[in-house]
Amino acid sequence: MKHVSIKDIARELGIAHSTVSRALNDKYDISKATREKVLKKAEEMGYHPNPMGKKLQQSKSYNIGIVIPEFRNAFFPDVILGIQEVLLEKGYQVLIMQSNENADTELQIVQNLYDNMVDGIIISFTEKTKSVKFVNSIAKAGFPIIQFNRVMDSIKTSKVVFDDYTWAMLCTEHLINQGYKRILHFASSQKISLCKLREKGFVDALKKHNITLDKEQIIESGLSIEDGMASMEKVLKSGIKFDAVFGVTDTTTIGAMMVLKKHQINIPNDVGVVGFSESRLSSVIEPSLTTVKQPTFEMGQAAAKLILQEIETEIRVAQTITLGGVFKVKESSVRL
Amino acid sequence: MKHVSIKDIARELGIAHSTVSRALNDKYDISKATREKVLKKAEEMGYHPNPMGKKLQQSKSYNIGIVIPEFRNAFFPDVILGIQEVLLEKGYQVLIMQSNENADTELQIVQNLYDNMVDGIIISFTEKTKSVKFVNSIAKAGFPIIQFNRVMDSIKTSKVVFDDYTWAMLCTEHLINQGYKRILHFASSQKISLCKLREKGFVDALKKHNITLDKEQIIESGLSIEDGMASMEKVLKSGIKFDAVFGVTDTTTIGAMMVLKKHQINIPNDVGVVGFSESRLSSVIEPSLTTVKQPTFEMGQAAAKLILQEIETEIRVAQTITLGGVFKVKESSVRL
DNA sequence: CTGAAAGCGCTAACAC
DNA sequence: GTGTTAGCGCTTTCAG
Repeated sequence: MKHVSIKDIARELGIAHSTVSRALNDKYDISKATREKVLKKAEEMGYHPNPMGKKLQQSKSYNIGIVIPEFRNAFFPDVILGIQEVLLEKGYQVLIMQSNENADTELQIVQNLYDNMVDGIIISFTEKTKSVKFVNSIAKAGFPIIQFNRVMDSIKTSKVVFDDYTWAMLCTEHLINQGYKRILHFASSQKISLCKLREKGFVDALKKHNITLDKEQIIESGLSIEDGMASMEKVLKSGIKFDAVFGVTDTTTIGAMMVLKKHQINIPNDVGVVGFSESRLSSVIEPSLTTVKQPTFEMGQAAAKLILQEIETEIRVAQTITLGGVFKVKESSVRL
Repeated sequence: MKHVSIKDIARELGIAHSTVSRALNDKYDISKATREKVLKKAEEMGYHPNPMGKKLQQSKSYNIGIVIPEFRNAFFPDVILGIQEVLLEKGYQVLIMQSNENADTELQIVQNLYDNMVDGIIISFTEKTKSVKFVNSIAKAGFPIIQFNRVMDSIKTSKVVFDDYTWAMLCTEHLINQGYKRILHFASSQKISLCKLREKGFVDALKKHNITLDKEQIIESGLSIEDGMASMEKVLKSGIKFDAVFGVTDTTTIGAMMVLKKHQINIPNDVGVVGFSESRLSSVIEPSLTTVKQPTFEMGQAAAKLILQEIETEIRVAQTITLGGVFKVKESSVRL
């Protein structure tokens, strides 16, 4: 039941194990004849390389850590699919860790991955992440880190992001064009550039159309359904006037919708709603939610390619790849 | 920028590296004095053990493979959370692979994990998995495999499952008690025992209440929203009479609901609906869906504990752990 | 073109 | 209680 090793093949063939190694790796310094012989024998004996040997020797783990805040929404799983598609192909394995939107857990995970000698880390930060000292220090030391989606401007690494500003503007303008007059924005942490950019897109869209904006129109909410619900309850209680909502993300927005529906406020006639970052919920909820579909899979692929590049070269250029999406007009934002 | 090794500490301290190893691992054959000295020095030098060394030495990867069909629904991610909670604690890392409901991919993944020398595999099978020869052979050879959720009776390993039969019966009886007369069951592959058991629960509940069952009441569907939609369209076209639906899983059921709604059929007044395996969609859809909440996290914990037990001992007993859930009555099954 | 030997970082068996 | 030595499986000089 023992795994057959390179030495077993060598013994069997009466040659040196280094020769076997060369043959298996198809190095130049090998005759066609012996190579064939070795390959055949390896096949015959059911040889499978023991990755641990190679890893130790090269002090490279062929493991990439992925750190995400959650994976209950389809967004991150979809990105991971893209990451894996690229990385598995190249012989890397992927360690998926989730911080559960907890900054301490996140730090712990990153340290743990680093200590376990992953070859690089692909990360999307928590809503609440504050200190990025550790990540910053290893990144500065040249350790391959790629940020995606929820990125930190204060960390200088390559990033893959969505063009949040432009598309948030588009969302807002869509509501304006549909005749909605007073639009609220359900925002989230300004630490995350994605949130900041979507808010800026919202603000600038209003500005562009010469619509005045009161402070109270921007609601500090969060990223979960529950956050959206709580915020909308507060808004209704406070008596703020509005006839449309643009939410920072689908979940927040759906939470808000659920509360509106509970209060018998008609969507889209009384209040128009637009979300961001298409989730499956957006087509199940009624009315279906106008939103922006992000290229999740492509985002993953891009991040994976970036990290491969960093691992395989010494180059650290901190480039940012910005992706666009698809605007999906559904029922929630078009008056009947 | 080199990582400090056990030898570096030894050199620094003028002792043997094996002594350092002993100290670090807190073995008995070590004096308190040297141990402290080593620990202090290690701390000081910023020593972090290189896992690769240990792994090679013990020819153990401390990696566990998890194979799941998909992770776009929250179900599997939740299970994984439970698995990780147990395994990370014990120093194992987890390789999450998804087969995308594709049997070939699944086989490839399992082989790849096996070749990469994971210490064990926790698996939930595809809807379409047919040949399980490979899994069967390694399991028989003593390689640690735990099946969960979608398990195969033909493979003799330990399993963690939900008590599908009992709870499916409960779901069906709930509909009967609500006065629904002709209940359809949207079923899926009989290869997966979970589907078979839910169907059996449905059948036996009717039997128990002396309700006749026509073949046409059991609809061969699938596990996705799209499957549910397609099947319901077919049902409506065929003119089969019914006033209730019990779906094998929430997604299938929600697909069916969406089609019913499209055809202006009122839920729950015209047709009562019950799903299975609570998803977040079930509370977002309108009317909210009566369903069974499964203990996903606990399922993961249980599977992880089982595999640890197999890895750390030579015992292979093929036990089955069966978990219960919570019945969630919502709007879809209670006439107004 | 091939073999011998060293070494990656660690643990463990065996001396002393 | 500590040091010496060997070896896990592999790649990579360095000779020849």
